Parts: sequence; C-alpha cells; structure tokens
Amino acid sequence: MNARSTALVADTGRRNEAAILNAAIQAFGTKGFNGASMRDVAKGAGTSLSNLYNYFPSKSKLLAAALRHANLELQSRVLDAIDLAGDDAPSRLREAVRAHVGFVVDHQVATLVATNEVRYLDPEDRAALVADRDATQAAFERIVAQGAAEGSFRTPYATDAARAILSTVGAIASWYRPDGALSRGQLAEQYARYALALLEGPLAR
Amino acid sequence: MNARSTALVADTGRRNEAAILNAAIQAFGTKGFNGASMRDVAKGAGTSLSNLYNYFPSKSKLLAAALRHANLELQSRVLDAIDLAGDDAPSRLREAVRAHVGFVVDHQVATLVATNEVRYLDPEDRAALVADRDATQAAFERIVAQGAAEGSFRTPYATDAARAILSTVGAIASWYRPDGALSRGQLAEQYARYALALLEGPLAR
Amino acid sequence: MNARSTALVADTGRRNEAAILNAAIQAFGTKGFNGASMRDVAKGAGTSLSNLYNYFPSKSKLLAAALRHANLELQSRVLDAIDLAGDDAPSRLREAVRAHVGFVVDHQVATLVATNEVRYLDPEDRAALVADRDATQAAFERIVAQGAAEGSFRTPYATDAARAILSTVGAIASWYRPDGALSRGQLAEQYARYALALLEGPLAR
Amino acid sequence: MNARSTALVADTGRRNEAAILNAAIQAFGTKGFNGASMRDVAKGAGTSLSNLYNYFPSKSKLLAAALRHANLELQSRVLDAIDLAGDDAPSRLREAVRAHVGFVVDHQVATLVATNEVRYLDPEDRAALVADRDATQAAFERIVAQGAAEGSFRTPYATDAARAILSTVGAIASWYRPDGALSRGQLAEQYARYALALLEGPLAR
DNA sequence: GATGAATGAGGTTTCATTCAT
DNA sequence: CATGAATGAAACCTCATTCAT
Repeated sequence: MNARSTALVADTGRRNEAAILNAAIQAFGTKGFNGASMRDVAKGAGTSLSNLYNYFPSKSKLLAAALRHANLELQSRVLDAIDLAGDDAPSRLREAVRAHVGFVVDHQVATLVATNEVRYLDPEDRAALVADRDATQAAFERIVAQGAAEGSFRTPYATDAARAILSTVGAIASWYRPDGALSRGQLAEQYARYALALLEGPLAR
Repeated sequence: MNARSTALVADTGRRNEAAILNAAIQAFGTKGFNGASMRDVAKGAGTSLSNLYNYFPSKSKLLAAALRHANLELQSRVLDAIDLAGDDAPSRLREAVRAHVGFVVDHQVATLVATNEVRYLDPEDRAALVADRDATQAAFERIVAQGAAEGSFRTPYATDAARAILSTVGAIASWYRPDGALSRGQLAEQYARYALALLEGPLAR
Repeated sequence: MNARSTALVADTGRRNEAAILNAAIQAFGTKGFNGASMRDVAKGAGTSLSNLYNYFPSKSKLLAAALRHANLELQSRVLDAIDLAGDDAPSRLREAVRAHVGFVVDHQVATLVATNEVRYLDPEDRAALVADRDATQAAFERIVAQGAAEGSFRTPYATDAARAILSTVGAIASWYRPDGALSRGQLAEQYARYALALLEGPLAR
Repeated sequence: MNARSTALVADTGRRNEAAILNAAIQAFGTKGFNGASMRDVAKGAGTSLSNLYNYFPSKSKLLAAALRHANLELQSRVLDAIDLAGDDAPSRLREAVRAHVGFVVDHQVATLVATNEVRYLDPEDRAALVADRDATQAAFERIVAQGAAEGSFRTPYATDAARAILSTVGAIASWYRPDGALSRGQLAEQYARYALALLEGPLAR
C-alpha cells in the first residue's frame, strides 16, 4: 500500500518507461505542455532526447500516456473506496471524497497536469481521456442521485452538484503544500464535510 | 450596463490597444500562452505583428496587461455587489457569489486564461496579479468571518471555505455553454445556494 | 537576350527571392532535394535560414517555385523558336530541338533538378508541373504528327518519338561540360540531326 | 530463363542478403537514397534494422552493392545478346538495344535507382560503378564505330551517338507501365529501330 | 503608430549507426 | 546471425523580437 509514493507510475518491464512518464508529469506540471521541451523530459528521465521516441511516438502521445496512467489510478482509488463504504449515500460520498482528496494530495502535479493540459491532446486522445474522467464523475453522480432519492441530500440542484464538488477537490492541487497547516487526513475530512454540506446532507453533530 | 458584452476590454484612447488585449485573451485562451504566437494575436487584432510591440514590450507583458484588466473588472463587480447588498453575511455572500458567477459567464475565456496562464508571467507581474486576486478573495473571507462570528455560518472549517467556494465558481468557466440548460441567472442562483450550504448557513425554505 | 545568363531567375521586387531560387537550384542540383538542407540554400543565397520561410512556406514549395520558373523558361524558348521557324515539320522540329538543347546547356543544373527531383513535390505541385511539362512535349508531338501526315517523317512509331527525342536532349544535362569538345551551337546542330534521323525524316545531303 | 523475374537479386547463400538488396532497390527507388531510411529497407526486407549492418557496413555501401548487382545483370544481358547476334553492325546494334530495353523493362526500379542515385555513393564506389557502366556503353560504341567504318551507319556524329541511344533507352524506365499499350517485345523492336534510324543506318523495308 | 524583412535561438522529430545480449 | 535499446547529429520549421522605413 504505497499509495502515497511520489512517483505516479511504477517501474515496468521496459526500463525507462516509468522514468519518462514521471519526468513528463513533472516537466509538464512545472512549465506547461508547450513550455516544457522534450529535452526537459529527457533530462528529468535521465535518458537521451532521441530515446524518448523509442517509447512514445510524439510529445502529444507522451502526454496522453501520462494522463491515462493518472486517471486510472484516480479512478481505481475512488471506486475502491466506494466499494468499501457503507450502503447509505452520505457514507459513500464521504469515502469517495476522501479518496479523491487523497489522490490529489499524493499526486498533486499529475492532478494539475490532468486539468490544465488536456487541451493539448489529439482529439481522439482527448475524447478517450474525457470519457475516462466522466466515468469517475459518474460514480459521484450516482451517489448524489441515490442520496437525493433517499431524501438524505436535500439540495434543489442535485444534478450538477457532483461537478461542483469535484472542481473544489481538484483545485486543492493548486495550493496544497505538504508542509502546510493541514495534514492529509484533516484535509480529506474537511472536504468530505464541505461536500455533504453543499448537498445539504446530514452533518455530524 | 453592458456587463455581458463579449469583449473584456473596451476601446480606449489608443486605437488598437483594446483590440490587441481582446485578441490576446482569445489566443491565449484557445491555444495557451506558449501555444499561441504573437502572430496569432496580431491576426486576431487585425494589425501587424511588429505593431504589437508599439503597445506592449513583450509577450509576457501583454499577458500581464490582459490579466490585469480581467482582474480589475472582476474585482469591481464583486465589490460593487457587496456594497449594494444588505448588512448580514448571508445576503452579502449571496450577492458576491452572484456577481462572481456573472463575471465568469460573461468572460469565460478571460477566466480560463486567468487561472491557467498566470504561471507564465514574470515573477513581479505574477506577484502583482496574485495580490489583486487575493484582494478579491479577501472580500469573501471577510464575509465568511463575519458570518462565523455572527453564528450564521456554522461550518467548523470557515477559514478555508472561501477558497473552496471560489474554486467552484471559477471552474464554471471550463464547462459552461451559453446555449446550455441553465440560464445565466439560474446558474448564479444555484451557486449562491451551494456557497451558503457549504458554509452551513441559512437556506431559503 | 541574355538567354545564356547562368542565373535562372532574375532579380525581382522582393530582394532575396531570386537569390533564394537560384541557390535552391544549385543546392538541390548538387546534393539532391533530400540531401540539401535549407541551411545550404540559405548559405548559397546569402541570407539566414529563417528568412527563407518569409519567402517560401516550406522546402517543398521552394522546390516547386524553382521548377515552375525553369519550366516556364524552357517552354517559352521552345514555343518562341517554333513560332519563328518555317511552316514545314522538319524545320520546325529542327528549331524546337535547337532551342531545347540551348536551354539544357544554359541551365544544366535546373534541367537536372527538373528531371530528378520532381518526385519530392506535393502531389498537387507535381501534377501542375507535369501538366506544364506535358504542354512542352505536346508541342513536339504536334510537329511529329504534322510531319507524319505530310509524309516527311516516315518512322512507323511516330506517336512515341517525341518522348524519345526529349529524353535524349534532357540527358545532355548529365554529361555536358562547357569546356568540352563541342560548342553549344555544334551540340544543338548535332541533336537536331539526331531527331530528324530518328523520325526518318529528310537529312541534309 | 527467368529473365523477367521481378526481383533483381536472386537468393544467395546468406539468408537475408538478397531480400535486403531487393528491399533497398525498392526503397531507394520509391523515396530516393536520402529520402529512404534504413528502417524502410529493414521493413521491406522483413528483418530488423540492426541486422542490416551484419550484411552491409553502411547505407552507402548497401546502395553500392545493389547497383553493382544491377549493372552486372545489365552488362551480361547486353554482352550475351551481342555475342549471339550476327557479325554486321546493324544486327549487333539491334540485339544490343533489344537486350537493354528488356533489362529496363524487367528492372525498371533498379534502372531508375542506377541513374538517379549514383551520386550518393562514396567517390570510390562511384568510380567503380561508372567504370562498369562505361564498359557497357563501350560495347555500344564499338558497334557504332564498326558500322561507321563499314559505311552502314552514315550519321556524321557517330562518336556521340551511343550516348544518345542509351539515354533514350534508360528513360523508358521513367514512364513504362506493364499494363500500357506496348508489350515488352514491341517496345524493344521500336527502340531498336529508333537506334538504327538515329545512326542513319539501314532500316527494314 | 505602423509595417515588412530579417534573425538567432530553440522546438520536435528523424536517422544512421553502435552495442550488449 | 539476429535483436532491441540507445545516442549524437542534424533536419525542418516556428517564434519572439528588432530594425529601417
């Protein structure tokens, strides 16, 4: 359970693939997709510029691969958390939000890249990624719908609430500092409560 | 009250300045700061490439000027709304959020540029812009503090709530379509309620 | 009548255009289209690499422009010569061949580029060029047909003879040296006779 | 008598050598020497990129080997044809031309490569190849000289005529299509007559 | 103000070739 | 013989910026 490892992609068979993907996330996160050069990525990965092209056919495909990895990790964390939660909507929402916050904090840079640089993908890759992302959002939407049906969430705007919650959680990546005042756990708790409150659901105490 | 005009910057004394600034917003919004070229901006503004440099000394300063305009407009809208609102925190929050949502909808592209491209400014310009932005955020924070003191907002996490609210409102820019299901007014109303609920404040009905 | 000037393209309004086109012919002639770099062309033209792109949008378009110029010059020389010749097919053929040989000798490199590097053009540009070239060939074909009808050319293969003649003339460019044994005029005379003989037409004496 | 086999190089002892040579001819013929990559050749040969270097030490040497094969085949066809012909110059010329045309048609691509890409050889390899080619041309020149001495060829330009003939024959490679109007045999006959006519020799009928 | 021409730096990508296995 | 991974050099092209007019 090294869920909090800083590297998003684990080493695989092909020696440099993980290093390249992680370096790409860092480079694109620091300088933006167009601001970062393939040389930057190569340097970060500790390999040569031309060798990048033995792994990924273009800069754009490299971004696509990196984002695909990030999204899969996020998705599995969130879905796993929901599976392990209770049956009532508030519990499920709470765990989903906590898992999402956990991912954002563990992979802050990847989260930023995923929100800011998607536009630079090929249309096909972008569509695929958006579909993946929508799948995660759909899990939240199902919970919201369940809670609205059960009467535990009383906001009149349940339909769009998932989007509002997810955008706040994602934005954490743009300001969180590991050495800040809030611990990882406190932050997750806080945002879980924000989410429940926003839905006008039952709050502790 | 042409608050909903599509152009962010109105014509000024200098003949092309507004055209250039608006073209810059469009170009940076469409292709990103590094993806858009000064040629793109010139074409959008209907002038020549070299003429841009008679107005702005560098691409980076052009971005800075555009963002400064956007921030000033946002700030004045929000502060004006607060001034016109009642004295109690919930009313003030409601109007502030409604004004902010209005700006985001009216200047969607500028909002996106302001959140995604700030990083490409010179350190000084970025600092100045962040300060401006913080001033707007501070207005929200004051309202939250007031409400917490009055007892109308009961969230245990009042300190950070302003940030959560503002990030959700800003994110509207990334998905709103003028021809979508929600009108401008409905959207503002919806997000005002989200904000009050998130703060665990008094909701209508 | 500086028909024998070594530069194919005369200076025009845009200062460097002619220099670039001539340098391109030289570079592509010496090293081939793919073997020559845009830097080679720039150096030959006495300008900077990037400035080439202010005149031609791509290497391929530069080749297209150069070949267009060459073909136009060849075509005008041949058609003019035919216009000035007598009415009978043998005279017309003689003058057409002499004019063609003159072009090949005057613009040896351009002739080589035109035959060897056409394949590297965009499909559209290639089609346009081939159409131009076919127009020149058609002039020869008309003469051959006229002579066959008049009975002055008696080869049983008149239809394809124009192609055979033109290929031999074009091949001169691959071996001719100005300081060789044959003068420009002698060469033209010799190939005119080859052409008439190949068509089984009336030879002097 | 598989003179018309499409592959220029027959299988040899070394398993892949012929495949590589034939793939090289195709690749260089399609994209030019500098336009084709060693990867293209490897793909065409059905082997790996690095394996090419077990057979040929460099791209340039690969071209040299391919052209050597082509020239040997051409030379042997032409010399054999002359050996089998009668003693008089016209018969010998006729057979030589027919054999040459046959080679061009059977190995169209190789002929194109041999004329267009020789320039990319090392100086030594180029010299060797030109010497080989000159040997073939010399055979034609001897026939022309013989005919001029016998009085059967009456052109005043006998010395250079061989070159004119060979260039026309070689040019067939740039336009011949197997499904065109002329059969292989008709084409050979036609060009044999062109050659005799050009030399002002005795024509049938 | 306004423009067209010019340029140096740097970007992505390809490629011939090498090497360890 | 055969391969996959690796690399330095160089290719085409773009771009922010400058300058003379």
